[in-house]
Amino acid sequence: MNSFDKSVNIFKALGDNTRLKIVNALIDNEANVNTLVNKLGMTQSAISHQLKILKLNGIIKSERKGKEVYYALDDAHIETIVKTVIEHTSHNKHE
Amino acid sequence: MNSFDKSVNIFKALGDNTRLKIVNALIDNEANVNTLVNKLGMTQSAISHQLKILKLNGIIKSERKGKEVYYALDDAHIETIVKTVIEHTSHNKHE
DNA sequence: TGAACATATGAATATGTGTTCATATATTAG
DNA sequence: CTAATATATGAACACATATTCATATGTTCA
Repeated sequence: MNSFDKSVNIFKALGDNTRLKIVNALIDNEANVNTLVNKLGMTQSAISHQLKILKLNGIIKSERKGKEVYYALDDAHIETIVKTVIEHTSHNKHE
Repeated sequence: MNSFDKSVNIFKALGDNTRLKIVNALIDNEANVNTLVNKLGMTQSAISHQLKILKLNGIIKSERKGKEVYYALDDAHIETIVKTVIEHTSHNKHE
């Protein structure tokens, strides 16, 4: 997969309410699945499915610690990207 | 709409092959619809529909010049965002 | 005004996708 | 090994969405 197609997939992965919330939550700290379930108030299944998509696209990584699996951003670049966009939308004239 | 929701929409808007190609083409120069149609090799209708989505999300702006309508990036921030992601995917270990 | 050109748009369709439900897998404690 | 806990996953369904087709709107020029 070339760089352009990977970029489309990254944007696509971040372009979902649930997934961007997950990524946003992981900017501050790593977290296990149950923590994310409680923080987002969604079912465990829904969160797991979305975590998988984020991981497949190289946005997050996972590490098992005993019974729990902890997720974290895969790369500091992701934080830059997300923060750039959120900053962009913060002081914006548009709508 | 709050900053977070706007961010989701920006990612969603950029997370499509056709739309990211359009945005990519507009990084270098503004362009009218027909130029984009030829450059992307898609129907005029398809391009127009996607241009509308990009515009609604504040990613591009338009200006009519005679019979033609020229599109350009709405904001330099967009270029930064897209370039950051493309750069991220360029030198990446993932997959 | 009418023809030609450029762009926009609504409806329809096909495909993609997020969530739920049920269940499987993995790990630890007893 | 068994029960309990944590997470993953496949199937199904409902909903979103990208493209096509037909047609409308807008602009210029004769």
